Amino acid sequence: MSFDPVYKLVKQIPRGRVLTYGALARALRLPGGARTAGRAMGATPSGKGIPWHRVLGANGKILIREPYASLQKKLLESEGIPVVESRISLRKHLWTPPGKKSSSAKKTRRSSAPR
DNA sequence: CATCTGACGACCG
DNA sequence: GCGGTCGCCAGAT
Repeated sequence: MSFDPVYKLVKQIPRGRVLTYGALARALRLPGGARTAGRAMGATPSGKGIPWHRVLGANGKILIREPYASLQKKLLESEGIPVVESRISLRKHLWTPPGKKSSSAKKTRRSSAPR
């Protein structure tokens, strides 16, 4: 799969921290954006030690369906991340990936971006 | 070849 | 805060 950089980044997520599909897609410049990120996660090979459960939706919400949702929630709480109503405090646990190329990064931030 | 769907995100009312 | 719509890519039907 050509999602190696995705897995690599996910593996680098420190314990107690999470990342969103959008952030992941942007950090890696994935064509298609968040969708591709989600696709990559879906293709994530299990048993590779990839903390896929640390990847959530844009609002820190668990988008996947059962039974993975329950599993993810369980794993997150296991790492010290409190999950409330299938969501977590992005504000406190959102992790910023390293090497985030800021080429032509404008401050035209969207209003929905977590501050 | 046309359409729908999917581990998504952002905007609009 | 919530629901609906559009955009984006790839694979499935």
